[in-house]
Amino acid sequence: MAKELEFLTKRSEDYSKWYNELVVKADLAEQSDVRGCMVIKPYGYAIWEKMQRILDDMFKETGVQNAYFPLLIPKNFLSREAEHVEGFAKECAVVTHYRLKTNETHDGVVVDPAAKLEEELIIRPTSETIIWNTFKNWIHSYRDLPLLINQWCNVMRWEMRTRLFLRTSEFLWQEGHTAHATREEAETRAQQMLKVYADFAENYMAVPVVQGVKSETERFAGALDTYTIEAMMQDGKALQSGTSHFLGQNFGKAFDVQFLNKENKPEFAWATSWGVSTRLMGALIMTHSDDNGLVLPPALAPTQVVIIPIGKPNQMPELDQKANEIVKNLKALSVSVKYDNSDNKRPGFKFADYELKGVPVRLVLGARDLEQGIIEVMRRDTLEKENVNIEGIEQYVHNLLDDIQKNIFKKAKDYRDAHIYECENYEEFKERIKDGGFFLCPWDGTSETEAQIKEETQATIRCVPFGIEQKPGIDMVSGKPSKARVLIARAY
RNA sequence: CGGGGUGUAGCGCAGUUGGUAGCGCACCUGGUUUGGGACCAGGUGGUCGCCCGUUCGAGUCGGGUCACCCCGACCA
Repeated sequence: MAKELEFLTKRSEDYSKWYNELVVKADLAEQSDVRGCMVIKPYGYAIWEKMQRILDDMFKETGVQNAYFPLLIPKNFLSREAEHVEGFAKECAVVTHYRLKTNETHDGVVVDPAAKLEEELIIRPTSETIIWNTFKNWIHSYRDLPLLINQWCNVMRWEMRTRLFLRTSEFLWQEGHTAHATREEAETRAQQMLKVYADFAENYMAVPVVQGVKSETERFAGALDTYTIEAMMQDGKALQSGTSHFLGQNFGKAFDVQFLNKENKPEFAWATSWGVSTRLMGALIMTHSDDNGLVLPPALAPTQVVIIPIGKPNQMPELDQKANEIVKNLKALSVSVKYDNSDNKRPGFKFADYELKGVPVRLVLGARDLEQGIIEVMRRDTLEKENVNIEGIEQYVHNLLDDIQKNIFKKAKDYRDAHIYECENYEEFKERIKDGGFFLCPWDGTSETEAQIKEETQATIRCVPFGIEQKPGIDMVSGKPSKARVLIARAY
């Protein structure tokens, strides 16, 4: 094995180092020279674009429209909602000047002190405030509601420690913001969008998720309820992969967004917001990858099939012709396929490289095989190879892609389910949490026990999960009665 | 902001008691190769993070400074 790729067998020793190197080696992204920021490379961006397109269609099916709001937020907007400002103040980048000038020695620039802004502008950490300030002008009557808006954009949060895709100072995301006439409608919408995220995660990313609601301390700043999808990475840690918030009338009141209802009485609008980010890329990588590199679900792979010819130069024209035929037929079945007949890389290099990049299916067309009418098919998820008749290979591959999509989801789900434990004894919990995994434990509902667990084990309450049997019990920390069991894990 | 560590070629690193900078990968040229990360030959590329000091002489010693990384606190 080539020296520079030895790291790929070291996953268990240092998962986070392995993750970082994989992201770079697979050509997804790299650290920027700018502090805490990330350069998303073409291959990584192609995957993100595919995610965007699918999510965007899913949003639109629920009536959501896209729009765009400014990057810069006047400082006073952020201070209108007390909890919101409390939550974000610590990590905001601030624009204080609007001009530079050349320095005295004329070999550089300095900030022009004369160009100080009267009111500083904040680079958006999230857009609730500027959007609700705009909604004030858009909403006058119950007939204007519901207002369902989404924007694809970047946001900036000045994080202390960053990690490619999982936490960067600037990240790309989508943030949906909706306004409703009633509490019920807003709550329903918040839950509806969580379902959309869960659907996307499981059916496209092949990442199984636990849906649930956050505890009070883990709630989004300014929300009454925060819903979440939690995925389990291969090291047993949790990754919050999407959130949807029911914001009550907090922003309606803070930005004075009132409408006249059917009885001609003024009411404050009810709000939701919901978002997923490039962090999903991290979830994708850490859920499926193996020691050979990335494993991509066919639904999101920019290239689903790669065809590699093997033959002497004089055999290439014949191989090219056959391969191009297969390419054409696969494209007719809406399969994205790449024929790599470049002669500056040897086949072995190509095999390893496309495996590293997670291409779901590899076809090897050899001169020897062509004579016998067969072709080698390798599936990335299991690395199994088999020889298949060239006749009808297109349909075979098409079916195989479906099979891979289902298989990697099942594999991830089996892994996760095997690492969800029920636990009612705190001493046992403290011991077992060290090895990762999700723990279902009774909780008395107080933030005191929550804080104690975090302090003593670095694990947090990820959510009160939906769809599990809830029964009364005894809190494992405090010994007080518990009404519901919660999901506890260490998290990214 | 605490506790560690690192700055030498695009990347990863070596550099002895101070003597004028090297290795692997990558890259370029030519040739031979091509069924699991090819080989041979030749070649390009560095004000050793920055500043000051000691010295005939500093990558190496001393002082300062900056940047980055890892472990915590904060977080999608």
